[in-house]
Amino acid sequence: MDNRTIAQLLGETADLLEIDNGDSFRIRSYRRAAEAVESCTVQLSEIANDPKKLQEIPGIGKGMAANIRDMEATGTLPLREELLQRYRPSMLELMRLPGMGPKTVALLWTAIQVSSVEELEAAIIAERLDDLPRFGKKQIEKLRKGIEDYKKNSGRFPIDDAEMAAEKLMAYLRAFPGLDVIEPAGSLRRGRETVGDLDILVTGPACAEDKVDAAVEYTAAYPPIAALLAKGQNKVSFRLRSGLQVDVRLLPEASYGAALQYFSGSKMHNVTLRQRALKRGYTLNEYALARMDDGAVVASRTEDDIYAALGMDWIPPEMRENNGEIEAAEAHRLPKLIELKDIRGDVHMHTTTTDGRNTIQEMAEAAIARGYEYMAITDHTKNLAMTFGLDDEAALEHIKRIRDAETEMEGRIRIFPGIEVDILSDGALDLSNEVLAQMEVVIASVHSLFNMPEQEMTERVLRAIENPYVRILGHPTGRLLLRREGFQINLPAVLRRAAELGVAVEHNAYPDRLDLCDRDLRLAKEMGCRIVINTDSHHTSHMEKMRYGVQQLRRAWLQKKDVLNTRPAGEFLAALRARP
DNA sequence: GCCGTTTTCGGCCCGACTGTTTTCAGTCG
Repeated sequence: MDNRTIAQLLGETADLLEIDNGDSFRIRSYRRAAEAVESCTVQLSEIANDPKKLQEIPGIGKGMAANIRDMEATGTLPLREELLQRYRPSMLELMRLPGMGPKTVALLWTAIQVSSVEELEAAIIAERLDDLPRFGKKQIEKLRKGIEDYKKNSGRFPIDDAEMAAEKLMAYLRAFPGLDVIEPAGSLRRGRETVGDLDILVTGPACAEDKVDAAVEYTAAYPPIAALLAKGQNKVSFRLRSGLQVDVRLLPEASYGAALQYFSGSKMHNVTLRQRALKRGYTLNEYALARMDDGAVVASRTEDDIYAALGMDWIPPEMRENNGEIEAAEAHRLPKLIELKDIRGDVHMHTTTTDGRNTIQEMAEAAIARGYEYMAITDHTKNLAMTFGLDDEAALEHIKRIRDAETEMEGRIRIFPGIEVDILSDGALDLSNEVLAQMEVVIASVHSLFNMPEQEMTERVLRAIENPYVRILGHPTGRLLLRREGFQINLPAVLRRAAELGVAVEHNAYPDRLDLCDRDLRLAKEMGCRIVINTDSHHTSHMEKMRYGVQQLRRAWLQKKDVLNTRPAGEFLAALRARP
């Protein structure tokens, strides 16, 4: 059983306990355990029978260790099964509706035996809700709309979509006089690869208590709003036509730092931080860090002030997941995370020779504009026929074009000849070793492998990286291909072998999909893999997206030294060639 | 159910918004 499934079962048990009106602290424990498991890089299935190891994970105690063992052994959890005798699995889905929490789900079940979204919809139409306590006209209408929305869209949005929506909204807000600081908080600021909803923080003179109403009205009048969800003194919530939910908070200037800290999250980071505050005799909220006894404000202007008052270094938003960053910040031992400016080259690019949209020269100019010292042109091979991929002969001609282009650049940038070679369905590569030997950067990619059982897929990839000319494993999770059914790979096994062979794994910051999530990257680092970050650019504008990929590296606590293409050109090539 | 310079018991984060319950419970982040 994989960690994700274990986390899901624990989370569902927490939901069921809530419906059952269980002990709130016990519920919290289950949630905390679910989150701990979700972000854990160790495969729990491997240590399920080692309670001592399990209990080393924060949030996992004696009881949870036993639960995890049971889940591995039986595929489920005794407590969950017991609760499902009394309740229905469909209630978990019902809880996903906006405004629908455990109390309401329990009420619907005991009063009128409604346990699913479908049944609720039918009950609304049949007007069976009207006599229930707390169900007025507005509440019922809200549920009806909630069901409609739920059917249309559920799930999270890729970070670049969310950011585009955020930028449009922020431009609108900037036009209102007196809104000086407008910034995204929440998971967008933390750089999660997907964003559930958008948190926009606004402050300035127009947010003063006696003036804020006008700014609130202006925000609520944002034209793309599809549905206004809430409008209060300092918060406007709405849903955009795309389905993305947005919360705009208008807050007093004096508490800007406290608000930014508070709304950046993550939730678990904040909970732990507030516990730390309490121990020191402080209370922390979105307005200030204040003394418990007399309420005197200790810090509120900047995030720096707040962390410092709690005896910590400022923590980069990407790290705020309650994964040990608080302890590290207290010990003044936070790692210095990699930054965008550390990246010296992008070594995965396509050109008009295959399916790119720009020439080698245009890509080179764009790379120079980004401050890169080197790049590699890595067009496709013939197996990808629709991309006009290269065969042996064409690949050799392309090398010459790349060399010529480098000469044309007159030393302004190094351009390495490379190739993104396809792994064929039997695990062989579709270019001869004689030609591969002439390439500086050989990326073996999984384009053609899909609709294959996990075991087989994994074997093909393992065979491909045994080829001594392969330097980089491209698209290691095949996420670009997830739209196709059935791309499943045993990532730990592949990463382990890549580390042994000295084959680097590539993290692509591709415009609409990031190849490796933070957890994958942590796993790669722990296994000793060498990591390269690229953009797989088919167009000069794609290179702009590198920062999303860097954010994932930061979320995985990676430093400059952990990523190969932070090194100067010569060192980078030497490192790529080196085999352990 | 977890956790411990409050360590094996007794705690466990905080406030805003909504709807409808004239004083607050439920939900959300």
